[in-house]
Amino acid sequence: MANSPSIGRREQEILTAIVETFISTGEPVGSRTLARRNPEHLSAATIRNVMADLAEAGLLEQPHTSAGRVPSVEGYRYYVERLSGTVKLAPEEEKTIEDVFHGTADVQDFMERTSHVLSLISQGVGVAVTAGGPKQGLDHIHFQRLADQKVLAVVVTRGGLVRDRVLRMSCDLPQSDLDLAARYINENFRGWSLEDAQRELQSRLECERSEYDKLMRSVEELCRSGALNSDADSPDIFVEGTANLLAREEDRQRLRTLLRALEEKQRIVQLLSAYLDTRQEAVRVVIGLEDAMPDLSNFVLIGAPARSGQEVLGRLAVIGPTRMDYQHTMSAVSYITRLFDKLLNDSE
Amino acid sequence: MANSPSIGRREQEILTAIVETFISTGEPVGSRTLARRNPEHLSAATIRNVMADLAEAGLLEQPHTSAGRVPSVEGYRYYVERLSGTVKLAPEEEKTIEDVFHGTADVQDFMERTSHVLSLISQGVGVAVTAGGPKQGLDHIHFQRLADQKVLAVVVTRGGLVRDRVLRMSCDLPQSDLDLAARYINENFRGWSLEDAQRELQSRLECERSEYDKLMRSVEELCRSGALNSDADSPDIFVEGTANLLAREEDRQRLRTLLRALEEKQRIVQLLSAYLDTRQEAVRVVIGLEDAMPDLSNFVLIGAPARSGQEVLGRLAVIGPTRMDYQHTMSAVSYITRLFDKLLNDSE
DNA sequence: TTTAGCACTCCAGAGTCAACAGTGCTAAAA
DNA sequence: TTTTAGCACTGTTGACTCTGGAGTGCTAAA
Repeated sequence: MANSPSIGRREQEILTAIVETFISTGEPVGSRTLARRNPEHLSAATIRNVMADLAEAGLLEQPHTSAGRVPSVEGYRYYVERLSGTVKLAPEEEKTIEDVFHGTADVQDFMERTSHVLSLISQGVGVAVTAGGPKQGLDHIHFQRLADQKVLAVVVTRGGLVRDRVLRMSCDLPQSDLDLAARYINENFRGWSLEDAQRELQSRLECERSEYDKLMRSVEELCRSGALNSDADSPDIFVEGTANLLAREEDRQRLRTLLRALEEKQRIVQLLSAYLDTRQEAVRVVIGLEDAMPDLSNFVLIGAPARSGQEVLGRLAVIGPTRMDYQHTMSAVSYITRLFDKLLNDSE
Repeated sequence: MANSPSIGRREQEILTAIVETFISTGEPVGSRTLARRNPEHLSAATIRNVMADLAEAGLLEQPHTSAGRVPSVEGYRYYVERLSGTVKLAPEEEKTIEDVFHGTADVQDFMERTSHVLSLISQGVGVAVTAGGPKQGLDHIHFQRLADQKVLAVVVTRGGLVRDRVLRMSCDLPQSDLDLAARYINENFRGWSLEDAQRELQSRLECERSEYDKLMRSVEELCRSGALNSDADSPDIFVEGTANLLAREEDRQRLRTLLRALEEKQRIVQLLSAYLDTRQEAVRVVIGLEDAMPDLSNFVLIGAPARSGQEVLGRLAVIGPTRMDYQHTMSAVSYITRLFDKLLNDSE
């Protein structure tokens, strides 16, 4: 803020104290209350003066004249900024989390457990998505004939994501043709992104249209039925902990819009990719989601991308009310991302 | 109820009227209000008498002395029972539903859309699960080596359910061995239930322990890693429409327990299989879930199994407050089950 | 058997009031 | 110059009261 110069050490401490008491009690906090539980013994009057300054700087708000102060959105931001250095978790909690992830075999599984853990240890909703999307590198594909004109396509990406999809074909192909087609794709496009593979395949098919052989016809048919599609609906999305929202006293209407938003999987993906982009390393805290989603103002996102080496394989976050334990949630998110990296490097 | 003999035609009509006005208004309904909107012109006094009878029979309740009447759980049951004959849906609504299911390729997909549709057209939560479980008949299995000691197993059941799972092996097998193992299992156990297949395999392995060849060793290793396991966590579970719950005025605490229950996927499966058993044909309405889940008393389940021919491939239901549009929801559930049967028979 | 009338009950909302927590300001103390 | 004590002022909250209205149950008449 422009007024930040006026914020000295004492102001910071008082702001922190206010935010923390407000988070734990939920009531506007007054100078007297603060004076009582304050380490340095400042009188209520002094605190009042500081509070007036902070309010003027836009970091605090006052519900009405004779009430205590409540942190403003800016106030939360300032608080969190000052916090972000200190990140650690109680060892026994680290242990608990680690136990939950014991035996995790693949990314989907990991993400599912992530949303669960996050919902347990935070006051918000645990959200986790796999990266999905057309940018994924192809590891390998397999086709299996299920019934007349129905084929199961199983696509495995480099990152270890598995996606299966039942294709409805316009003609019936025997298993032997499917195997050949799969082999062709695997041999030629291993490591390509799904997007590129599909495009290249398309153009090859067009070029050589004259000299079609049976193999290429199968491949074309499979592509047309969407074997390589990995469009919008494809990422896996895990949401858990919606019940947490009802614990706190909150506006019903707002909770409802949040719940509704969480049910539109599209929007979750948007939200997470909007705020947790690829380059960013650490845990990110976004206070007030109104930029990306106007109806989710006054909610908070604490999240990070899950990467194995350089590649982003998913994103995880907690979405909750402004009144939540930032410190703790940030630590947990951070710890889980580290765990992710570790578990996935161990096993590949 | 024991008192049913005292319930004549007029009583029934008045009960129905009370239930319906209460569902739409949410307020206890009094004799005067009812008298005004009643087709046959009965006076408030007459209605009062009938209401007293119904209350005595346990079908109505009175929040307090000078308030109107509210249907009791028994009252709802009676109301629904009388209703169950008439089931039809507006043609344009049938159309809408059908559109949503357009292009559905597999059971999982169908169930996902089901939960979505149900959440849209009801005032409750749309829930759908695939049948899963160890009883499923095996159609075919495929193994794919992913990395050192990591194998992807894809299992397709008779009903068209696809389940993939990454196995962590204790030794590394080349793809060729995996293919042989898959072929062995497919040739020997096609049509068997997963449970039986696993058991039989187990015993064969034990018998012939002496004359182990490479093939059987692979098979054993795969089985041990859980290739055929299809235990508790395996069914797919789709829940949507939790936001609907917040629309109605309801006790926060109760909503919370419901939300929490819906997040424990175990319990959803239990709930649905408890009430929607295999033999039962039609839509089932359970008013008051307290038998199976004490904490979900006062909620209602309206659901049905989804079958293709004789086999049950999934279950679908709406879970919501007692105050909901029974008629409509029942029709929708019924329509979707018919659609399921149709779509899945078309395509196999 | 149905209806009109009446006394009675209880709730919901409006209004009043006092206690209370908190503020801002001023003047004194450090 | 900074901190603190004191004091007047303000808005909220909960308790209390009161009143109108909706609804009931009962009785007596149609």
